[in-house]
Amino acid sequence: MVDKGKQTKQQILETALLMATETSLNDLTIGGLAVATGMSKSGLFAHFKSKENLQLAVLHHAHGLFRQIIIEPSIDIKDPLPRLMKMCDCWLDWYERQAKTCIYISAAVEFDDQEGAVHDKICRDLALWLGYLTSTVEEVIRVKQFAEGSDAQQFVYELYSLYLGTQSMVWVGIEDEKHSRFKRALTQLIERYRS
Amino acid sequence: MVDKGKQTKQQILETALLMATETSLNDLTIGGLAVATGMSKSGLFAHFKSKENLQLAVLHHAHGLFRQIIIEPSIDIKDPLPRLMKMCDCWLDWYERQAKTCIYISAAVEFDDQEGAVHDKICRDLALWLGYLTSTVEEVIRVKQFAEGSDAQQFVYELYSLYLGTQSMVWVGIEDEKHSRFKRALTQLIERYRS
DNA sequence: ATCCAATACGAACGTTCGTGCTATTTTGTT
DNA sequence: AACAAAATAGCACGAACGTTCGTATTGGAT
Repeated sequence: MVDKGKQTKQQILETALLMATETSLNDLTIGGLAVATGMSKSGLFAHFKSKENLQLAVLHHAHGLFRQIIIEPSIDIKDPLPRLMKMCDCWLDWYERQAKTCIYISAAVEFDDQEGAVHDKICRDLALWLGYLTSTVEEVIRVKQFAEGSDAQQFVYELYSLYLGTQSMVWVGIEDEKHSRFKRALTQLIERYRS
Repeated sequence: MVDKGKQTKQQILETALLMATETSLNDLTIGGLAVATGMSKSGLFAHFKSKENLQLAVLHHAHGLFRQIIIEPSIDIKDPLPRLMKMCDCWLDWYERQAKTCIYISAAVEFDDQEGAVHDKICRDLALWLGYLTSTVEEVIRVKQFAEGSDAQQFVYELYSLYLGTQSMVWVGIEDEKHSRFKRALTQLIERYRS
Protein backbone atom coordinates (compact mmCIF):
# COMPACT_ATOMS: atom_id res chain seq x y z
CA MET A 1 0.00 0.00 0.00
CA VAL A 2 1.37 3.38 -0.98
CA ASP A 3 0.48 6.98 -0.51
CA LYS A 4 -2.35 6.81 1.96
CA GLY A 5 -2.08 10.57 2.13
CA LYS A 6 -2.86 11.31 -1.50
CA GLN A 7 -5.66 8.80 -1.31
CA THR A 8 -7.56 10.50 1.48
CA LYS A 9 -6.73 13.86 0.03
CA GLN A 10 -8.45 12.86 -3.19
CA GLN A 11 -11.38 11.61 -1.18
CA ILE A 12 -11.57 14.90 0.67
CA LEU A 13 -11.49 16.84 -2.57
CA GLU A 14 -14.39 14.89 -3.99
CA THR A 15 -16.77 15.84 -1.21
CA ALA A 16 -15.19 19.29 -1.04
CA LEU A 17 -16.06 19.90 -4.67
CA LEU A 18 -19.61 18.80 -4.06
CA MET A 19 -19.96 21.09 -1.08
CA ALA A 20 -18.31 24.05 -2.79
CA THR A 21 -20.56 23.56 -5.78
CA GLU A 22 -23.70 23.53 -3.70
CA THR A 23 -22.76 26.67 -1.78
CA SER A 24 -19.54 28.42 -2.80
CA LEU A 25 -15.79 28.32 -2.41
CA ASN A 26 -15.90 30.71 0.52
CA ASP A 27 -18.79 29.01 2.25
CA LEU A 28 -16.83 25.79 2.06
CA THR A 29 -15.62 25.69 5.63
CA ILE A 30 -12.79 23.60 6.94
CA GLY A 31 -14.75 22.52 9.97
CA GLY A 32 -17.77 21.61 7.87
CA LEU A 33 -15.66 19.68 5.43
CA ALA A 34 -14.05 17.82 8.31
CA VAL A 35 -17.43 16.75 9.62
CA ALA A 36 -18.55 15.70 6.14
CA THR A 37 -15.49 13.54 5.69
CA GLY A 38 -15.44 12.21 9.24
CA MET A 39 -12.09 13.75 10.04
CA SER A 40 -10.88 16.16 12.63
CA LYS A 41 -10.55 19.77 11.69
CA SER A 42 -6.82 19.93 12.28
CA GLY A 43 -6.23 16.56 10.64
CA LEU A 44 -7.89 17.74 7.50
CA PHE A 45 -6.24 21.12 7.69
CA ALA A 46 -2.80 19.50 7.67
CA HIS A 47 -3.42 18.33 4.14
CA PHE A 48 -3.68 21.84 2.78
CA LYS A 49 -1.85 24.15 5.23
CA SER A 50 -4.23 26.98 4.43
CA LYS A 51 -7.74 27.59 3.24
CA GLU A 52 -6.49 29.22 0.08
CA ASN A 53 -4.59 26.04 -0.77
CA LEU A 54 -7.76 24.07 -0.15
CA GLN A 55 -9.69 26.29 -2.53
CA LEU A 56 -6.96 25.99 -5.13
CA ALA A 57 -6.95 22.20 -4.71
CA VAL A 58 -10.71 22.08 -5.14
CA LEU A 59 -10.43 24.11 -8.34
CA HIS A 60 -7.62 21.89 -9.55
CA HIS A 61 -9.76 18.85 -8.87
CA ALA A 62 -12.69 20.44 -10.69
CA HIS A 63 -10.40 21.23 -13.59
CA GLY A 64 -9.44 17.58 -13.95
CA LEU A 65 -13.03 16.44 -13.71
CA PHE A 66 -14.04 19.05 -16.25
CA ARG A 67 -11.44 17.79 -18.67
CA GLN A 68 -12.64 14.27 -18.12
CA ILE A 69 -16.33 14.99 -18.56
CA ILE A 70 -16.35 17.65 -21.26
CA ILE A 71 -13.17 17.42 -23.27
CA GLU A 72 -12.08 13.78 -23.35
CA PRO A 73 -15.32 12.27 -24.69
CA SER A 74 -15.08 14.39 -27.81
CA ILE A 75 -11.36 14.39 -28.37
CA ASP A 76 -11.46 11.58 -30.90
CA ILE A 77 -14.09 13.16 -33.11
CA LYS A 78 -12.21 14.36 -36.16
CA ASP A 79 -14.88 16.57 -37.66
CA PRO A 80 -14.63 19.86 -35.75
CA LEU A 81 -18.31 20.81 -35.86
CA PRO A 82 -19.65 17.51 -34.48
CA ARG A 83 -16.86 17.68 -31.94
CA LEU A 84 -17.95 21.13 -30.88
CA MET A 85 -21.52 19.97 -30.55
CA LYS A 86 -20.47 16.95 -28.55
CA MET A 87 -18.56 19.22 -26.20
CA CYS A 88 -21.63 21.38 -25.68
CA ASP A 89 -23.64 18.25 -24.97
CA CYS A 90 -21.22 17.09 -22.31
CA TRP A 91 -20.99 20.61 -21.00
CA LEU A 92 -24.61 20.45 -19.95
CA ASP A 93 -23.87 17.19 -18.15
CA TRP A 94 -21.59 19.22 -15.95
CA TYR A 95 -24.71 20.74 -14.45
CA GLU A 96 -26.21 17.34 -13.76
CA ARG A 97 -23.09 15.64 -12.44
CA GLN A 98 -22.88 18.25 -9.74
CA ALA A 99 -25.62 19.99 -7.81
CA LYS A 100 -27.43 21.52 -10.78
CA THR A 101 -24.96 24.38 -10.71
CA CYS A 102 -21.50 25.12 -12.05
CA ILE A 103 -18.79 25.93 -9.55
CA TYR A 104 -16.92 28.08 -12.04
CA ILE A 105 -19.89 30.39 -12.41
CA SER A 106 -20.22 31.06 -8.69
CA ALA A 107 -16.47 31.12 -8.19
CA ALA A 108 -15.95 33.64 -10.96
CA VAL A 109 -18.58 35.94 -9.51
CA GLU A 110 -17.30 35.48 -5.99
CA PHE A 111 -13.67 36.21 -6.77
CA ASP A 112 -14.00 38.80 -9.50
CA ASP A 113 -13.29 41.50 -6.91
CA GLN A 114 -10.83 40.03 -4.40
CA GLU A 115 -7.44 39.44 -5.95
CA GLY A 116 -5.17 36.57 -5.06
CA ALA A 117 -4.10 33.15 -6.22
CA VAL A 118 -7.65 31.83 -6.33
CA HIS A 119 -8.80 34.73 -8.46
CA ASP A 120 -5.89 34.16 -10.80
CA LYS A 121 -6.55 30.44 -11.17
CA ILE A 122 -10.25 30.92 -11.91
CA CYS A 123 -9.41 33.57 -14.46
CA ARG A 124 -6.77 31.38 -16.04
CA ASP A 125 -8.98 28.29 -16.19
CA LEU A 126 -11.86 30.24 -17.67
CA ALA A 127 -9.59 31.80 -20.29
CA LEU A 128 -8.22 28.36 -21.05
CA TRP A 129 -11.65 26.88 -21.64
CA LEU A 130 -12.82 29.80 -23.72
CA GLY A 131 -9.59 29.65 -25.68
CA TYR A 132 -10.10 25.98 -26.35
CA LEU A 133 -13.63 26.67 -27.53
CA THR A 134 -12.38 29.49 -29.71
CA SER A 135 -9.70 27.42 -31.40
CA THR A 136 -12.26 24.71 -32.06
CA VAL A 137 -14.57 27.21 -33.67
CA GLU A 138 -11.68 28.53 -35.73
CA GLU A 139 -11.12 25.00 -36.90
CA VAL A 140 -14.76 24.74 -37.90
CA ILE A 141 -14.35 27.92 -39.90
CA ARG A 142 -11.18 26.63 -41.50
CA VAL A 143 -12.91 23.51 -42.82
CA LYS A 144 -15.64 25.82 -44.11
CA GLN A 145 -18.44 24.39 -42.01
CA PHE A 146 -18.88 27.88 -40.68
CA ALA A 147 -19.01 30.86 -43.01
CA GLU A 148 -15.71 32.38 -44.04
CA GLY A 149 -14.81 35.46 -42.04
CA SER A 150 -16.88 34.38 -39.04
CA ASP A 151 -15.81 35.86 -35.71
CA ALA A 152 -14.87 32.89 -33.55
CA GLN A 153 -14.65 34.92 -30.36
CA GLN A 154 -18.07 36.39 -30.97
CA PHE A 155 -19.43 32.89 -31.36
CA VAL A 156 -17.81 31.79 -28.13
CA TYR A 157 -19.10 34.85 -26.33
CA GLU A 158 -22.65 34.05 -27.33
CA LEU A 159 -22.21 30.37 -26.56
CA TYR A 160 -20.83 30.99 -23.10
CA SER A 161 -23.53 33.55 -22.44
CA LEU A 162 -26.18 31.00 -23.23
CA TYR A 163 -24.48 28.61 -20.83
CA LEU A 164 -24.51 31.24 -18.10
CA GLY A 165 -28.07 32.21 -18.82
CA THR A 166 -29.69 28.82 -18.72
CA GLN A 167 -28.84 28.39 -15.06
CA SER A 168 -30.44 31.68 -14.09
CA MET A 169 -33.46 30.89 -16.21
CA VAL A 170 -33.98 27.56 -14.53
CA TRP A 171 -33.93 29.52 -11.32
CA VAL A 172 -36.85 31.74 -12.26
CA GLY A 173 -38.70 29.05 -14.16
CA ILE A 174 -38.28 30.32 -17.71
CA GLU A 175 -35.95 27.45 -18.53
CA ASP A 176 -36.73 23.81 -17.77
CA GLU A 177 -34.38 21.29 -16.22
CA LYS A 178 -33.62 19.79 -19.61
CA HIS A 179 -32.24 23.16 -20.74
CA SER A 180 -34.56 23.17 -23.75
CA ARG A 181 -34.12 26.88 -24.40
CA PHE A 182 -30.36 26.51 -24.32
CA LYS A 183 -30.45 23.71 -26.85
CA ARG A 184 -32.79 25.61 -29.11
CA ALA A 185 -30.65 28.73 -28.95
CA LEU A 186 -27.51 26.69 -29.54
CA THR A 187 -29.00 25.09 -32.62
CA GLN A 188 -29.93 28.50 -33.98
CA LEU A 189 -26.52 29.89 -33.11
CA ILE A 190 -24.76 27.15 -35.06
CA GLU A 191 -27.22 27.49 -37.94
CA ARG A 192 -26.53 31.19 -38.05
CA TYR A 193 -22.80 30.65 -38.48
CA ARG A 194 -23.16 27.87 -41.00
CA SER A 195 -21.82 28.55 -44.44
CA MET B 1 -36.71 69.46 9.72
CA VAL B 2 -38.42 66.11 9.65
CA ASP B 3 -37.39 62.50 9.59
CA LYS B 4 -33.70 62.69 10.29
CA GLY B 5 -33.82 58.92 10.56
CA LYS B 6 -34.95 58.19 7.02
CA GLN B 7 -32.45 60.70 5.77
CA THR B 8 -29.36 59.05 7.21
CA LYS B 9 -30.82 55.65 6.39
CA GLN B 10 -30.97 56.64 2.74
CA GLN B 11 -27.42 57.92 2.96
CA ILE B 12 -26.29 54.64 4.47
CA LEU B 13 -28.02 52.67 1.75
CA GLU B 14 -26.25 54.61 -0.98
CA THR B 15 -22.77 53.68 0.21
CA ALA B 16 -24.04 50.23 1.19
CA LEU B 17 -25.16 49.59 -2.38
CA LEU B 18 -21.80 50.70 -3.69
CA MET B 19 -19.96 48.45 -1.28
CA ALA B 20 -22.24 45.48 -1.87
CA THR B 21 -21.84 45.91 -5.61
CA GLU B 22 -18.07 45.95 -5.42
CA THR B 23 -17.90 42.84 -3.26
CA SER B 24 -21.16 41.09 -2.47
CA LEU B 25 -24.18 41.20 -0.22
CA ASN B 26 -22.59 38.85 2.27
CA ASP B 27 -19.23 40.55 2.27
CA LEU B 28 -21.01 43.77 3.09
CA THR B 29 -20.19 43.90 6.76
CA ILE B 30 -22.01 46.02 9.32
CA GLY B 31 -18.76 47.14 10.91
CA GLY B 32 -17.24 48.02 7.57
CA LEU B 33 -20.33 49.91 6.52
CA ALA B 34 -20.26 51.79 9.83
CA VAL B 35 -16.68 52.88 9.20
CA ALA B 36 -17.49 53.91 5.64
CA THR B 37 -20.37 56.06 6.80
CA GLY B 38 -18.61 57.42 9.86
CA MET B 39 -21.07 55.89 12.25
CA SER B 40 -20.78 53.48 15.13
CA LYS B 41 -21.54 49.86 14.50
CA SER B 42 -24.43 49.73 16.92
CA GLY B 43 -25.82 53.05 15.76
CA LEU B 44 -25.97 51.83 12.23
CA PHE B 45 -27.27 48.46 13.27
CA ALA B 46 -30.25 50.09 15.00
CA HIS B 47 -31.53 51.22 11.62
CA PHE B 48 -31.97 47.69 10.36
CA LYS B 49 -32.28 45.42 13.43
CA SER B 50 -30.60 42.59 11.55
CA LYS B 51 -28.19 41.96 8.75
CA GLU B 52 -30.89 40.31 6.69
CA ASN B 53 -32.97 43.47 6.90
CA LEU B 54 -29.95 45.48 5.81
CA GLN B 55 -29.49 43.22 2.79
CA LEU B 56 -33.18 43.51 1.95
CA ALA B 57 -33.00 47.29 2.29
CA VAL B 58 -29.98 47.42 -0.03
CA LEU B 59 -31.85 45.36 -2.61
CA HIS B 60 -34.90 47.57 -2.23
CA HIS B 61 -32.72 50.61 -2.78
CA ALA B 62 -31.13 49.00 -5.82
CA HIS B 63 -34.57 48.18 -7.14
CA GLY B 64 -35.60 51.81 -7.01
CA LEU B 65 -32.40 52.97 -8.66
CA PHE B 66 -32.80 50.31 -11.33
CA ARG B 67 -36.28 51.54 -12.08
CA GLN B 68 -34.99 55.08 -12.27
CA ILE B 69 -32.03 54.32 -14.53
CA ILE B 70 -33.37 51.64 -16.83
CA ILE B 71 -37.15 51.84 -16.94
CA GLU B 72 -38.15 55.48 -16.51
CA PRO B 73 -36.04 56.98 -19.33
CA SER B 74 -37.84 54.80 -21.86
CA ILE B 75 -41.33 54.82 -20.45
CA ASP B 76 -42.57 57.59 -22.73
CA ILE B 77 -41.43 55.96 -25.95
CA LYS B 78 -44.60 54.69 -27.57
CA ASP B 79 -43.05 52.47 -30.22
CA PRO B 80 -42.26 49.23 -28.41
CA LEU B 81 -39.15 48.26 -30.35
CA PRO B 82 -37.30 51.57 -29.89
CA ARG B 83 -38.42 51.46 -26.26
CA LEU B 84 -36.93 48.02 -25.88
CA MET B 85 -33.68 49.18 -27.44
CA LYS B 86 -33.57 52.24 -25.20
CA MET B 87 -34.01 50.00 -22.19
CA CYS B 88 -31.09 47.85 -23.28
CA ASP B 89 -29.03 50.97 -23.74
CA CYS B 90 -29.74 52.18 -20.23
CA TRP B 91 -29.26 48.68 -18.94
CA LEU B 92 -25.60 48.84 -19.88
CA ASP B 93 -25.33 52.13 -18.01
CA TRP B 94 -26.17 50.13 -14.93
CA TYR B 95 -22.70 48.62 -15.19
CA GLU B 96 -21.06 52.01 -15.43
CA ARG B 97 -23.07 53.75 -12.73
CA GLN B 98 -21.85 51.18 -10.27
CA ALA B 99 -18.52 49.47 -9.98
CA LYS B 100 -18.48 47.86 -13.44
CA THR B 101 -20.56 45.03 -12.06
CA CYS B 102 -24.22 44.30 -11.46
CA ILE B 103 -25.27 43.52 -7.92
CA TYR B 104 -28.15 41.34 -9.07
CA ILE B 105 -25.76 39.01 -10.88
CA SER B 106 -23.58 38.39 -7.85
CA ALA B 107 -26.55 38.35 -5.49
CA ALA B 108 -28.41 35.80 -7.59
CA VAL B 109 -25.40 33.52 -7.67
CA GLU B 110 -24.70 34.02 -3.99
CA PHE B 111 -28.20 33.29 -2.79
CA ASP B 112 -29.29 30.66 -5.26
CA ASP B 113 -28.60 28.02 -2.65
CA GLN B 114 -29.39 29.52 0.75
CA GLU B 115 -33.11 30.08 1.16
CA GLY B 116 -34.65 32.95 3.05
CA ALA B 117 -36.15 36.38 2.55
CA VAL B 118 -33.16 37.68 0.61
CA HIS B 119 -33.26 34.74 -1.77
CA ASP B 120 -36.96 35.29 -2.30
CA LYS B 121 -36.60 39.00 -3.00
CA ILE B 122 -33.80 38.51 -5.53
CA CYS B 123 -35.82 35.83 -7.27
CA ARG B 124 -38.92 38.02 -7.29
CA ASP B 125 -37.08 41.09 -8.57
CA LEU B 126 -35.36 39.12 -11.30
CA ALA B 127 -38.63 37.53 -12.38
CA LEU B 128 -40.23 40.97 -12.36
CA TRP B 129 -37.60 42.43 -14.65
CA LEU B 130 -37.62 39.47 -17.00
CA GLY B 131 -41.41 39.60 -17.03
CA TYR B 132 -41.33 43.27 -17.93
CA LEU B 133 -38.89 42.54 -20.73
CA THR B 134 -41.06 39.69 -21.93
CA SER B 135 -44.24 41.74 -22.04
CA THR B 136 -42.38 44.45 -23.94
CA VAL B 137 -41.20 41.91 -26.48
CA GLU B 138 -44.74 40.57 -26.77
CA GLU B 139 -45.84 44.10 -27.53
CA VAL B 140 -43.22 44.32 -30.26
CA ILE B 141 -44.57 41.10 -31.71
CA ARG B 142 -48.13 42.39 -31.51
CA VAL B 143 -47.32 45.48 -33.57
CA LYS B 144 -45.61 43.16 -36.04
CA GLN B 145 -42.13 44.58 -35.68
CA PHE B 146 -41.07 41.10 -34.70
CA ALA B 147 -42.12 38.10 -36.73
CA GLU B 148 -45.47 36.58 -35.90
CA GLY B 149 -45.23 33.55 -33.68
CA SER B 150 -41.92 34.65 -32.17
CA ASP B 151 -41.14 33.22 -28.75
CA ALA B 152 -40.86 36.24 -26.46
CA GLN B 153 -39.42 34.25 -23.58
CA GLN B 154 -36.78 32.76 -25.81
CA PHE B 155 -35.82 36.24 -26.91
CA VAL B 156 -35.57 37.40 -23.30
CA TYR B 157 -33.53 34.36 -22.37
CA GLU B 158 -31.00 35.14 -25.07
CA LEU B 159 -30.99 38.84 -24.23
CA TYR B 160 -30.43 38.26 -20.55
CA SER B 161 -27.76 35.69 -21.30
CA LEU B 162 -25.87 38.23 -23.37
CA TYR B 163 -26.13 40.65 -20.47
CA LEU B 164 -24.71 38.05 -18.10
CA GLY B 165 -21.99 37.07 -20.51
CA THR B 166 -20.57 40.46 -21.31
CA GLN B 167 -19.43 40.95 -17.73
CA SER B 168 -17.56 37.66 -17.65
CA MET B 169 -16.02 38.40 -21.02
CA VAL B 170 -14.73 41.75 -19.89
CA TRP B 171 -13.12 39.84 -17.09
CA VAL B 172 -11.09 37.59 -19.36
CA GLY B 173 -10.48 40.25 -21.97
CA ILE B 174 -12.65 38.94 -24.79
CA GLU B 175 -15.09 41.80 -24.35
CA ASP B 176 -14.04 45.45 -24.13
CA GLU B 177 -15.28 48.01 -21.66
CA LYS B 178 -17.66 49.48 -24.19
CA HIS B 179 -19.42 46.11 -24.44
CA SER B 180 -18.95 46.02 -28.19
CA ARG B 181 -19.65 42.32 -28.47
CA PHE B 182 -22.84 42.68 -26.48
CA LYS B 183 -24.07 45.46 -28.74
CA ARG B 184 -23.20 43.52 -31.86
CA ALA B 185 -24.96 40.41 -30.58
CA LEU B 186 -27.97 42.44 -29.52
CA THR B 187 -28.27 44.00 -32.96
CA GLN B 188 -28.13 40.56 -34.55
CA LEU B 189 -30.63 39.20 -32.04
CA ILE B 190 -33.14 41.91 -32.89
CA GLU B 191 -32.48 41.52 -36.61
CA ARG B 192 -33.12 37.82 -36.28
CA TYR B 193 -36.56 38.36 -34.77
CA ARG B 194 -37.54 41.11 -37.16
CA SER B 195 -40.44 40.38 -39.46
C1' DA C 1 -37.36 76.58 27.35
C1' DT C 2 -39.12 72.02 28.29
C1' DC C 3 -39.77 67.32 27.65
C1' DC C 4 -40.22 62.91 25.35
C1' DA C 5 -39.02 60.13 21.75
C1' DA C 6 -35.84 59.16 18.24
C1' DT C 7 -31.21 58.50 17.24
C1' DA C 8 -26.49 57.36 18.16
C1' DC C 9 -22.69 55.53 20.95
C1' DG C 10 -19.41 52.33 23.60
C1' DA C 11 -18.60 48.13 25.52
C1' DA C 12 -19.39 43.54 25.74
C1' DC C 13 -21.16 38.81 24.59
C1' DG C 14 -21.56 34.40 22.05
C1' DT C 15 -20.28 32.20 17.85
C1' DT C 16 -17.69 30.88 14.01
C1' DC C 17 -13.77 30.74 11.44
C1' DG C 18 -8.73 29.90 10.13
C1' DT C 19 -4.61 28.55 12.13
C1' DG C 20 -0.73 26.84 15.24
C1' DC C 21 1.12 23.56 18.71
C1' DT C 22 1.70 19.14 20.78
C1' DA C 23 0.70 14.43 21.43
C1' DT C 24 -0.82 10.10 19.56
C1' DT C 25 -1.80 6.83 16.20
C1' DT C 26 -1.00 4.82 11.75
C1' DT C 27 1.79 3.72 7.77
C1' DG C 28 5.54 1.87 5.07
C1' DT C 29 10.28 0.31 5.06
C1' DT C 30 14.22 -2.28 6.76
C1' DA D 1 9.95 -6.71 15.12
C1' DA D 2 11.67 -2.18 15.18
C1' DC D 3 11.63 2.31 13.88
C1' DA D 4 11.32 6.76 11.40
C1' DA D 5 8.04 9.32 8.96
C1' DA D 6 3.64 10.54 7.81
C1' DA D 7 -1.07 11.20 9.14
C1' DT D 8 -4.49 12.39 12.41
C1' DA D 9 -6.47 14.09 16.71
C1' DG D 10 -7.11 17.30 20.70
C1' DC D 11 -6.85 21.71 22.33
C1' DA D 12 -6.37 26.55 22.28
C1' DC D 13 -5.59 31.08 20.28
C1' DG D 14 -6.86 35.44 18.01
C1' DA D 15 -9.70 37.81 14.92
C1' DA D 16 -14.05 39.00 12.84
C1' DC D 17 -18.75 38.88 12.80
C1' DG D 18 -23.81 39.83 14.23
C1' DT D 19 -26.23 41.10 18.08
C1' DT D 20 -27.63 43.03 22.78
C1' DC D 21 -27.80 46.39 26.39
C1' DG D 22 -27.38 50.48 29.02
C1' DT D 23 -26.55 55.15 28.37
C1' DA D 24 -25.76 59.53 26.23
C1' DT D 25 -27.05 62.85 22.79
C1' DT D 26 -29.93 65.00 19.64
C1' DG D 27 -34.42 66.23 17.30
C1' DG D 28 -38.84 68.35 17.02
C1' DA D 29 -43.48 69.42 18.89
C1' DT D 30 -45.55 71.82 22.85
